[in-house]
Amino acid sequence: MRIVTYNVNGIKARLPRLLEYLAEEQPDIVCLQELKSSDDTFPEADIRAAGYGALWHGQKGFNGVAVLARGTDPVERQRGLSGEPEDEHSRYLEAEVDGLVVASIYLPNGNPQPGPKFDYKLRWIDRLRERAAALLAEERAVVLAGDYNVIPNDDDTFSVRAMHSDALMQPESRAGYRALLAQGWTDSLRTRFPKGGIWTFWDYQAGSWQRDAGFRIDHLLLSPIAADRLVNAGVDKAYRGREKASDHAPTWVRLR
DNA sequence: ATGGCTTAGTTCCTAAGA
Repeated sequence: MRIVTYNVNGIKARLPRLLEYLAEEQPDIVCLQELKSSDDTFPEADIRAAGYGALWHGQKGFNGVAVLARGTDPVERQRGLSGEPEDEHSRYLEAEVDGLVVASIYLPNGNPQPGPKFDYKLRWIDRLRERAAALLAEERAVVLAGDYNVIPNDDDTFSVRAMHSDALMQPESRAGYRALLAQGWTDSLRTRFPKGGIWTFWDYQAGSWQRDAGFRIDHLLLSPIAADRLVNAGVDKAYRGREKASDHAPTWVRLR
């Protein structure tokens, strides 16, 4: 089965691309981020017509995550992370599909840093790590899929120099991500491409796509039981080059 | 040192993204 994470950068603007992707690739599970849509404007009918059941956690204007499942309805397990009751950002949605636990994650960007947005990002990573530990304790097949807004290593970006002051690759951001992995999660793209040089995002600005100036921030983390089933992982890069594309490309893992 | 693009909402500008 193939599980995809795809930051669509606006589900309304991206609906034609998304439906195209579902029809052409027929992924089994798709975790979406940056819906930029409130709950009542999520295009449920179009997605159902494409053959997918859906759960979504929307928010007007920005954020918003969803889980799609081909031929079945994902069963909700949790929306949002505990630990900060006043936090109203829609950034976490966890579901069960065919015995697999999947979470769609949209980790805060954190720019500019230093500042309150960066502090929020670091606190959010800590809260995610708490939830991730509880999931590992269940000893099940789990996939944490999403836009982590963390460039894990220097070889995960086209330019360390261009990005050095960005929240995406600050030592604190990387330490939070590393601590998550250290719980026992497998970074599936890193396993498949240990030398780096694989991008999942290309900025709209400064001809980044044309120059292949990207970085890797969309990740699929596997619990040990899921990692035992890992067959392959990759990026559907061609979708970044289509008309009216998202600035992220669909990123996927195939499990037995 | 800055802006570049794109999307959405409070639209003919501003905020947010990364």
